[in-house]
Amino acid sequence: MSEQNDLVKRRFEELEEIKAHGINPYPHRYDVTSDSKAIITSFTDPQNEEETEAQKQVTVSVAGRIMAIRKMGKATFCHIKDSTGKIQIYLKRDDVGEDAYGIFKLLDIGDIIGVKGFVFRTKTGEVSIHAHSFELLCKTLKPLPVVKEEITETGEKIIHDAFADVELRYRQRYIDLIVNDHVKEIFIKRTKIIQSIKRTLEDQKFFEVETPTLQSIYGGANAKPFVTHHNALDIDLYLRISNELFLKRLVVGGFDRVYEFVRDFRNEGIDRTHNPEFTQVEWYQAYGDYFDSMNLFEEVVEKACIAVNGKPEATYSGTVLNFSSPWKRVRMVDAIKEKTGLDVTNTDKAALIDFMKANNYEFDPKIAHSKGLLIANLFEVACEEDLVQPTFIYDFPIDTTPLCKPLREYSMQQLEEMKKDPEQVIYAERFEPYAYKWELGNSYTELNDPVLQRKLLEEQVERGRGGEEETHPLDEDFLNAIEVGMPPTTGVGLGVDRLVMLLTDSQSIRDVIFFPLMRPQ
RNA sequence: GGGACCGUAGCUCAGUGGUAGAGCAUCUGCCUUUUAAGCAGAGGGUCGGUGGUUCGAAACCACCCGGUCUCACCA
Repeated sequence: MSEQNDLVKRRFEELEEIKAHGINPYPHRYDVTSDSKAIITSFTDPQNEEETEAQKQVTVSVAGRIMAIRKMGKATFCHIKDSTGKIQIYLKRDDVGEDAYGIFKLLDIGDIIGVKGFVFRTKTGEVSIHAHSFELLCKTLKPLPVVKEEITETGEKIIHDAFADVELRYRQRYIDLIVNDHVKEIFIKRTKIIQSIKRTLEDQKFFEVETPTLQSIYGGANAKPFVTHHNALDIDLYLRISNELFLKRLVVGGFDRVYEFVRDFRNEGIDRTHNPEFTQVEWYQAYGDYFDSMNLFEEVVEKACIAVNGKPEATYSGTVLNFSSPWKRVRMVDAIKEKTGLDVTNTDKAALIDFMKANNYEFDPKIAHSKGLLIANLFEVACEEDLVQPTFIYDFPIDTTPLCKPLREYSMQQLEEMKKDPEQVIYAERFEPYAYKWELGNSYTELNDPVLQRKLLEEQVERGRGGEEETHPLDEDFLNAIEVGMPPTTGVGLGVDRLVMLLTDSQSIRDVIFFPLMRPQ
């Protein structure tokens, strides 16, 4: 049960005292007629006695949480906070009555009250409410961290004793939100970003859908899943690592433009940019290719940035990122050539490995069988760190994904010959958008050739049996859908949490997720 | 999983071997336009946990718990 320190004990005593006065400390409702922001922005100073008197006749009713109390004998100032901001309340014994004033003395920082009164400006210049009456709406039992704000003569706001313990902030986010204004701002921006993305997609006639979180076969990405169990069916199920294969089924079913915001779950490490559950938006557009997706991706992000920052620029860790379209577009092999000087298109695999070893570009020996994977690896270790301004990297080796179409420039015969030669790298119409060195998403001209699709997925399963981790089991029903026929299609996945981080200058993914995963205490 | 660092009052933090401190918050008194309100006084701690070293541990050592950063992992 709750620990009984002196502060809590005292509040229980106050609670009993309030009840003893016949007051319900937890009433059912309260009529709110205004809010702190509206009151402060709409206030105009009276020009004469008449106007002053007239203002006193107008009663407002507000409600909020007490954030500061300054008792001065028979009068008290306090600040209450509502969802729009803070406003000062001026409360005199002679106005509210001796009994009520006595009750007010039993209130604490954190308690929620309703106040009725008129608006005025104090001697020191703050627009405030002169209370006729107040009503206790919730007596609180736990003390709130005391955070004090000082406004300097230059108008700067200094926060004293900020509630800063990161662990406590994440574990008790409700307290974080109450006392740290900037935290609430970030989450308001998060929602605005999501709304903006939806608006951009809806304007382009994309249709919002919902697909399963619980899946009997996981796929669409390369990641370790969370496993759970369904009792009635007595089967193991997986929490989705991606919704890609289901959205494609819907395109097969005739939904030409679909999108879904989903929580994906990946059973992997936790760090500054990874949480086990995270949010992605994926959209699929029939009859388009990956260039269409680049265009739309730029538009989606630029508009989201404007929605929260008022301009297509965001400052992250002191670096100004310009999301104005068009973004830079660079082929992966060109990015490698520019950075390392190596033209991988006329380098054989052995020479590539030598080059990487000679230049200390690390790679996992398990990928050494594939020239394509080596190239993708070289790109990651050599080039990613330079991708600060928004950039599309495109044309990935096909070995990096089984779900993407090869480049259109290959003839069918050429492709057949290339497949036989391990020195030949087939490139696929895949791109990844980068900003501040992070992958912001992933996109393909989707593979809709059922024969090649089956072959690539079967190869992946084979590699899985060969010990390569994190490949997924063969999804026969998905292959069936592709055999039923999917129109030419392009699809995009966008990492919402990382985008929110970039647009709100947040240093950890935990700062943009209300309740990040923490080890239970 | 490796490495570095952190855990002291409700909150923010000082305290490096001699028995626990400050500011805010809380409580009492004064104060009817204050705003980090002020003035005077008071209470509040198993110093993350367990073991060890020592005459003596918040401090030193070991292990454990929780966290932060970082590396590894991560399409």
